Amino acid sequence: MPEKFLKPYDPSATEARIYAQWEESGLFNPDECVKQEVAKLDAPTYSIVLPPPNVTGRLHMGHALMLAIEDVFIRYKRMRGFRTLWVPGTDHAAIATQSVVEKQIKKEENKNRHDLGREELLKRIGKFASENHTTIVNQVKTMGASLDWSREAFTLDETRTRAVNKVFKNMYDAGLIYRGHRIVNWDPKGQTAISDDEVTYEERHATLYTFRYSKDFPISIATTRPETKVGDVAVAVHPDDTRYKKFVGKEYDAVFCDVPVHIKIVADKEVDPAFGTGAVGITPAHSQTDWDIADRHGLSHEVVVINEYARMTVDGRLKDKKTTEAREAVVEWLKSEGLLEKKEDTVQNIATAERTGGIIEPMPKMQWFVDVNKEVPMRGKTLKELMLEPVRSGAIKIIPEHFEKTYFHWIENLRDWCISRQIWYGHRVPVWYRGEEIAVGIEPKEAGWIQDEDTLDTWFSSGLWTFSTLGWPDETEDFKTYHPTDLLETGYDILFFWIARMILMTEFTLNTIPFKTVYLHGLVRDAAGRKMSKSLGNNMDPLDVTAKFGADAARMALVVGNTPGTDMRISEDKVKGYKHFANKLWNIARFILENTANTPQIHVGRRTSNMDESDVKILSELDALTRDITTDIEEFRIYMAAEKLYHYAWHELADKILEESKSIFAGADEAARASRARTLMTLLDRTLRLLHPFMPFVTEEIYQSMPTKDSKFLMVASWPESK
RNA sequence: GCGCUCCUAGCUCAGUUGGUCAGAGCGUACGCUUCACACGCGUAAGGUCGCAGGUUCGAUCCCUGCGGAGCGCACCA
Repeated sequence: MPEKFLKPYDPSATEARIYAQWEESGLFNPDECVKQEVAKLDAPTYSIVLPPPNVTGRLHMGHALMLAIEDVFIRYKRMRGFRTLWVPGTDHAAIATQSVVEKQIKKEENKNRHDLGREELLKRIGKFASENHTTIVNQVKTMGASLDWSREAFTLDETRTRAVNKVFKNMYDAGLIYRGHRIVNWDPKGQTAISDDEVTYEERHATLYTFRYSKDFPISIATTRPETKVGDVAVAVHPDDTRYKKFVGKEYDAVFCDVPVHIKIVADKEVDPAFGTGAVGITPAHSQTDWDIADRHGLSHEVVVINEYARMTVDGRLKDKKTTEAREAVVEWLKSEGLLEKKEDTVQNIATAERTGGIIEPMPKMQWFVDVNKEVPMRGKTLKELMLEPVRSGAIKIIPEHFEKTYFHWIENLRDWCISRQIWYGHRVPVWYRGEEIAVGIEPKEAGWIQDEDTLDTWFSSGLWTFSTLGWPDETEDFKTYHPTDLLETGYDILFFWIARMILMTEFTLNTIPFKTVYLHGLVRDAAGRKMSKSLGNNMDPLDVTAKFGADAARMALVVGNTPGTDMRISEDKVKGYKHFANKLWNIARFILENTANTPQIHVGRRTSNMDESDVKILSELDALTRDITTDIEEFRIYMAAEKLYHYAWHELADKILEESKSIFAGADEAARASRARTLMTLLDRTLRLLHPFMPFVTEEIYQSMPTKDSKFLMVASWPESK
């Protein structure tokens, strides 16, 4: 028996060494598997693209969970002989990354992006991104993830940029991308427009003020934002509201807080007669709802009263004031004029930018949009419908299934997607202008063309990820072989951001699905059930956890009992438990190797007629377990497969079978001894194979000392077939 | 407002198409220097499966209502 078994299992001494051996073997690459004849040239394929971690920082436990789950499926399929490809990559994460670097520069040098200029800022961000990339890759490797590093991609690299420009052009030519002056979610802090999905709502207390524009104005209105009323063009009431019916259609002039306003009374069914006074002041330029109402009644959108820095643009006492200051000033003015009628506390949802925390200021801007309601040429369907269809038909299966309803619900409420951003880090909008001329997709060779200043929403490039990583737009072998991918595994929190966009982009571009199954994992929370965050200081660094307990332990702790779509809690205690389990396996191996060392000619798994009755039973139970585990993995119940294996190894194999073997080995019955020795060797060999996808390191390390070893690495050994 | 999920042992959670499913891990208590392992071994305590109805021969699992927790869209101006 090898000497290493005389000491307790030491993951830190083992894992890095084994990963290096795997990497060196080249067997993470399916082409190499074929070359080395561990996979057949015509074997079926299995592919996953890694959801690219953002280069904003280091990995967190959520990433560790993602890596653990995906590696389970990848290793399982690889052992089953599939040509298995797992493509690594990272995401430039435009806004997220730029805002982190900008904050850092502001803090350290007290400079903003304009002080540095576009070129210098991009240089700084590039450096930051590349440093994080190095850290991330190391963290990923530490987790044991068997990714094919020879195919690594970056959302902002040359190939991916070509894909972005090509898709942009195709969508533009199809009339699905348009440039329009529309109301957008403007983030004054990040100085950019953002999409509806990047807005998060926070509940805050506010004051609802009831007042009139002037003494002669016939109707009182209520609002939490009096300062916007200088931009009003109408008052809307419900068509059936008898209180106001007689005013509908009339127009009034007033001077509101030094600003002349012209107000028309309109009737609109969107107005809730029960709220406030039942009359709404309409500010088309600074509210999406008001913009829509204005559209319906032919009112102007042009009265803009707030600028990009959330300051007032009107003349008079409000000029240049921040909106919050202007609010107070308006209230003061209302009081002094005797126009304020009521002041009450209310709770409202305030829109904030998820990346910068800035309070969203809706305002009209010229931006690029993807039209989700326009028919796609040659398809006879809108992008919305193309997103719905594959999920509805079952071509794409979402696990857990109930997220399909959430997905449908989101699509129903979907508006056009604002894809241009006024930040510098990211894919520059591939549009060039020369006077009235416009060129899309490729930069014209002649002089005088100027490229659009804006960049694209980071999710535009992520949406192409399943095929851009495989070399598209080139007709590569990889693309032909591995697309559509088999599994997309990610957190449910980016179902809309990412999964929906991938379906949209792939359906439009390739007329096919990006993946067959979506496996959604939940959030990883701390032991108290709180979200892990920097501000709470309850972050767990996967590197610390693996250093302390080993990657195998971390993986098991993350996988066992973690049902898809459900948040989980993790604590060091849980991880510690699986470190003990790795050691338990080590000792099981030691016992078996020790007790079978002198048994000649072990034919693993081969049943002979002189096999002991008890061994026949044990082996048939092992077959049942093998079937069970295989089915569980095939049906995506890896949380259960992992738990069953843990239970089997510890409480069946160790507690019962090994214990009862002691007396057999101490006995005089030589046939029984030989029979049991063969059986134990079979059990160990089989257990290692079944556990390998979950705990790759310790199983590989033991396998390397197994007399039953029939492959260079357990990683490419065959998955046990049950009889 | 529309929609989704959850409420099972002290804690965290399983329970895969209704019938040995009342479970696991951790924790707790007591006892073990047993020659694979103290990163261990053995034994034990314990829950009317949120509440109330219904369907069924039979429900933790299906239906309805109620209560509590969380989440996603939309949004009240």
